[in-house]
Amino acid sequence: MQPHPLKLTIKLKGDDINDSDLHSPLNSSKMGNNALNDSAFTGHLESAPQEQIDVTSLEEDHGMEDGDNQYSENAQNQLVVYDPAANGAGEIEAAPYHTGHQSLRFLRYSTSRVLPSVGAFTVQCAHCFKWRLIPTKEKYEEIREHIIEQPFVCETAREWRPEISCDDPADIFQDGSRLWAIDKPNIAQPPPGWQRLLRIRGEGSTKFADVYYVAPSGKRLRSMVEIQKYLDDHPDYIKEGVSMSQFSFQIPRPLQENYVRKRPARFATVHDASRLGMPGSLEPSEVNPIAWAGPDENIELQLGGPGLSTPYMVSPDLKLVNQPVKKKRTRTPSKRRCDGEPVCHLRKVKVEEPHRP
DNA sequence: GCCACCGGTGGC
DNA sequence: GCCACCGGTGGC
Repeated sequence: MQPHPLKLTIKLKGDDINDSDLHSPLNSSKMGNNALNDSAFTGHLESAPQEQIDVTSLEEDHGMEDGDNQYSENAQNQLVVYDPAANGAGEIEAAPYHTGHQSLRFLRYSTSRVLPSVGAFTVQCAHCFKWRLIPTKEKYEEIREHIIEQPFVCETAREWRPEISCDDPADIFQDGSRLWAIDKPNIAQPPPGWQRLLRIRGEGSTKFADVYYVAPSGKRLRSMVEIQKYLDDHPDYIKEGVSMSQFSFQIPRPLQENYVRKRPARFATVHDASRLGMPGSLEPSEVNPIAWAGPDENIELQLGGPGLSTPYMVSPDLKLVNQPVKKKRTRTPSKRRCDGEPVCHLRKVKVEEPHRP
């Protein structure tokens, strides 16, 4: 039995995606790789007025049929992530996966680079395997928290769609116009007043996404270490019942394998092998210098092929999203951490969002 | 390969 | 000056 994957979908500039997208592995065998028998979900954003538009466009533009669900035979949770700059204003309005303040900033960020954002949350029915859009992030988190013990079924959606049943067509299909990512099941809902933020990184990054927690005070926390320290420093939260078990920094995994750049082999590994006299080990000088010196540029060349002929995995919109990101940073070597010394600090982040009772 | 963590820079 | 984002390390 595989671990319990949940899926996310990321739509990056769907209007630029060409017909080859329809041959994406997303449509075929990959869907069967996640062997689970519970339900899955998809999340939609906090406001979802464009839901019908999305679904319609998916069905009309790509001609997806219910038969595609056969590939999603296992219970999964999914989020759909959109490129906010590539979609209409309505979708941008609908895209505040984060707080309003943050999403606005997010959108403003887009002149030089546009990051994908979570466009929708979806969950798969454990009975009919159709994907159902979840109206809010909060509802999605609620379902995700107990997805293993309480599989999602279409009838669950009657809470917000009273007539829904397995007889209705799926809300969304896993086609090539979106990136889908596998979310993790049974992640606790954030404590009241806290926000769990998922930030999708640009394609070609070494990591797919980051999770942050925003405390009611507005402080943004990036790791369990920071959470622990914050709670230690603010014992009132503990008194209110906040505990470490309510936090998880697990991130979804992109279904598109090449979305995340592979990390080159580490020098220490080769070096150690060589030092230990292991047969077949390489001297550093024998290693492809591409892997050492400039992973960014060289891999970018491989990813950044010509636009329309580019296969789905490296569709032109992804290039658009990521090329600016690839800009080499000029760091002062002396300032870089290179001695392995442990480092730890908390950042102060101002968030203007008012508390939610 | 994946995960956890966090330093540091570019952009605001 | 701040901080969101990405890069990269170490551990497993």
